This record gives sequence, C-alpha cells and structure tokens, in this order.
Amino acid sequence: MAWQKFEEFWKLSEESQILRQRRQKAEELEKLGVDLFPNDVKLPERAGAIKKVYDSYDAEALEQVEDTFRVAGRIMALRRFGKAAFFTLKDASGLIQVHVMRDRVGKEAYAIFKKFDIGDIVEAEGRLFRTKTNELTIEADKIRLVTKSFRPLPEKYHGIKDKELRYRRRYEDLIMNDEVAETFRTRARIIQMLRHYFSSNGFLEVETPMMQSIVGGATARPFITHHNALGIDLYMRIAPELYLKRLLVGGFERVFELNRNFRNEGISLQHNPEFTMLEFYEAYATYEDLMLRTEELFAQIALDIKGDTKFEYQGQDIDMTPPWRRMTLRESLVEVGGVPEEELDDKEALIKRLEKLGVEMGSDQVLGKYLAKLFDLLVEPKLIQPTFITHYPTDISPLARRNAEDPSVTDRFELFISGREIANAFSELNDPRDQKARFEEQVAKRGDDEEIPPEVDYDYVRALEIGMPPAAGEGIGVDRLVMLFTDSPSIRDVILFPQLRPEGGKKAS
RNA sequence: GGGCCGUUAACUCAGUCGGUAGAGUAUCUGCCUUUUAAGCAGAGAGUCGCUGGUUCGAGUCCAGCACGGCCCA
Repeated sequence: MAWQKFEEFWKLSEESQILRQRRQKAEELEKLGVDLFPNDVKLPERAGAIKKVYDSYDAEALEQVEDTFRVAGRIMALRRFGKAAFFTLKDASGLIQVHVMRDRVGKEAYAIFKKFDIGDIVEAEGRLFRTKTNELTIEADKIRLVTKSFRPLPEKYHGIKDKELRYRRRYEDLIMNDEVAETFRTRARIIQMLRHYFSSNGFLEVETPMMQSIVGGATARPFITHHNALGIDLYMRIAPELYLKRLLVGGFERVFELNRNFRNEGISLQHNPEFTMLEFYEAYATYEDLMLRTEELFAQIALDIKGDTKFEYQGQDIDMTPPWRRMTLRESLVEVGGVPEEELDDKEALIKRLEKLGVEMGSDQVLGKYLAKLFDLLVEPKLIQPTFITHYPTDISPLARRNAEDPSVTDRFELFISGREIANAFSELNDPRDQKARFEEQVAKRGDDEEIPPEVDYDYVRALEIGMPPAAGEGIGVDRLVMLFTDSPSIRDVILFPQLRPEGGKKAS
C-alpha cells in the first residue's frame, strides 16, 4: 500500500506537472483522431504579406474583400472566451491575429481547438475583418493543428532573458526576442553583400582546407584533431592564407574565401573559438589599394544597413565616411599612446614601460613584440573612429612584404574601429628566399610558444619559387563587422550557437 | 589565470534576524462570442545549482565544486 503510493509519487515527479499535462493533452487529441504532426500543409500566405496589402483597408473596405487567406504559424498568445477565442499567430514574416468562433468552425472543430496550447503550430483560413479595437484579424472558417508543442514557451511578457539560456536554447531566443532574429537577418545580409562585392569585382570564391597537416598563416594556437584512416594528427586551420596565395601562383589573380577559422584561445566579448573570416587576395595591387577598397566596401555596407556612413555603436558615434585616418604604428605609439619617440628602438626602455603597466614579457622577444604589446594597451582602445595603422615591424609580420625604404617594417595595415581590430592586410611577400629565411628563423626561435607554427611549410615556399605575382591580401573579421552594424556588445550575440561549456560540468581532464 | 556578482516553479523574479517556500506569467477547473500583458472565482505545480560543514533547525551562515555574467590580466 505504502509502496504503491510511493511508486505513484515517483512516477509523477519524474517530470514537471506542466510537461505531463501537455503530453496528456496530446494523447487526448490523438484519441479524437487528430494527427499531431500532419505533413500535408500547403504553402500558406505570409502574415506580413497580408498586412502589407490590407493594413490600409478599414472595416467597410474589408467587408468587400471576399478572398479567404490561409496562414500557418505558432500560437504566441491565446485569449479564450467561452465559445470564441483570439490568438496571435507568428510566422517568419510577422504576427497576425486570428479569431475562432464555435458557431463558425463547428462544434467538433472547436472542441479540438480548445485543446490547443500556446506554442502549437496551427493552420487557419478565413476572411479578413477588423475588431472593435481596429486590429486586422482573420475570422477562421477552418482551424487545425500542424505541429503539437510538448513544452511551454517562456513567459509572454518578459520572454527569455537569462543569457546562458538564450545562447544554449537559441531556438527559444529566436522565437521570443524579435531583435535577435533581426540581428541574424542583418548578418545574412552583410555576408551576402560581401559575397556580391567580391564576386562582382572579379574575385573567384574558393574553398581551401580547414584541416591542415601544417598549420600557418597566422599567429595563434590551433586545435588538433585526428584522422583515423591516415593515422595522422591534423590541425584545424587558423587561417586560409597560405592556400589562397598558392592559388595566386596557380593563376587565379583575384580570389576570396568566406568561412570559418578556429583558434584555441580564450573566450571573450570579442573571441569565439570558431569565427568567420573573409580573406581576399588581389594580384597587381598593394596594401594601399586595399585601404581604398576597404573604405569603399565598409561605406557601402554602412549605407545599406544603416542608411548612412555615420551611425552609433554602443553609444559611440562612428563615422565611416572615407577617407579614414592613417598613421604608422610608430606614429600611433607616440601621438596616441604617449610613448617618447626615442624609446621606440630602445628595448630596455620598452620593457620597463610594459612592466609599469603590469606586463612581464621577459627580454628575449623581438622588438616588434614589445611595440605591439604597448600598442594593444595604449593605442588600440582609443581608436574609436576607423583608423588604418600601417608599417608593422617585419619581425612580427612573417608573410608581409618589406617596405622599400625601410626594410625593418612591412607594407601592412590593420584597421581599428571602436577600439577593436577589424581587418589585417598587407602587400604579400613573394620572394621565396626571404620567405624561407623568415619561416626558418621563426621556427628556430619558437621555443615552446604554441602560437608559432612548429614546422616550416616548405611546399608554400616551393609555390613561391614557381612565382607568385605581386599581390596584396586582407582578412576581415566578419563577426566583429556584424557586431558593429547590429550594435551588438558581444560576439556571442552575432553567432547563432556560441561556444559554451557543456551543461552539467566539463568532461575529462 | 585573478576579482566581483548570479544560480529559488516551465519563464520573469521576491524571500527580512537561520524556524520546513512566495508573486506574476504559464498550466488545470468553472464562467465568459471583439480580446490583445483580456477579465472574474478556485486549484495544482519546487532536489531553493551540486557536495560537505556549522546548528535542535540552512534557500538564508561557512567551505569546496559546477555553470553563467561582468571586470581585470
């Protein structure tokens, strides 16, 4: 007896009451002969399209419209009276209200409708009318279930707010928060524009390996994976650069790739382990040509998305009207960072300055590393308006062409907006002798720095020996670009499924 | 890696001095044929993130851990 009671209790507490009730309702509907997941739904009208046409019709004008409209979508809100009900239906185009009356749809259909829940996907068909409060509404002649929902939606007024839940259950976030769906539509538009810009300017879109046996093209720790049949470890690419330049050797003079890179580093407001990068390479162009291209491209996107080259990002006014400010790395350190010019070649002084800022880097790094670190700390956060920083030291730019007048720096720029690096570009090094020497020196000095490739890519050197035309190339961080144009504070807001720790604790080691 | 904050019903959140858990939404029952955060009356719903400790007694205090957020490096 007591045992039976216990078992009953246990069964009941297996899942929450609310889920049990939904399942029971679904079973009741099935007993009434209702298909919970029919597959014969013809393409419906879109709520937005209906509204677009009939929003301007008043009640009398609508009475003259004899057409019926069939819509399908999710019930977002439901207001029942005894023998009638209003519900708000949501499809990909927007919302439309539906009125269901027992006397119109029939007793049987209404009894079934009474078991529908918020969250169910339904199909309704009928004429249009305006309610007392003047809302355009479908008076349903027919109503049926399209997909039964077994779980309640989040609260209708506050929605889903908890950021963790929103990232983990993006599907609910997209249903409940329209501005999230809008952000990802904008993202798609930006990506489309990037494709269109490069394709229509004679760039060939290509796909190069994401799994590489030799890692290269950037300074970053890679992810390692394993190929069973070949019995070898492979790296997830940190950049497509070396493959794209092989294609320049191959005779494609303009190429681009828009796809994912993977970097095994920390997660922050600006970093996700996998992120989208656009890289393009252009023969017979220099990094200066790319500055013009970048200005043109970004201004076009701004005009399309924002309607203006001036707009606000997180409360800051951003002005993308070309031309943008340009300064060399050294100039920026002096003028923006406040570093005395005579210190710039004095390693000891730079180390001391960094120590004062709380950064210990040791004394065995190349000079450029200290300059770059100081730049990160003192200059980068202050570059709010679009700014090209040029002439990066050669010792931290292993793939870039040396400047003709000063071989200690390269023909390179990075673009900063709102205190963040958005793009990195340079005239490409195509002298195989210099490239080979720089690779070998890098590997020799690597030590246990996992951000430096452990192996020289001699096949890339070989390609340069065949001959790569003079060219310039650029990488644009697409996620950060989307953040700017969607006013998103975090990279997680522009990546549909950002990386999070697995729920319920991390697995192994 | 460090600091601070958070984790309570499906969702949004309260919870006082340590005394066995609360609201709104959602759900269920009843009434209701123009509502739109519908309304009225009633009901059910919880491993208070996890583990341990202190205590007669812990959502509350302490420690550790997990996950997340923000800031810093």
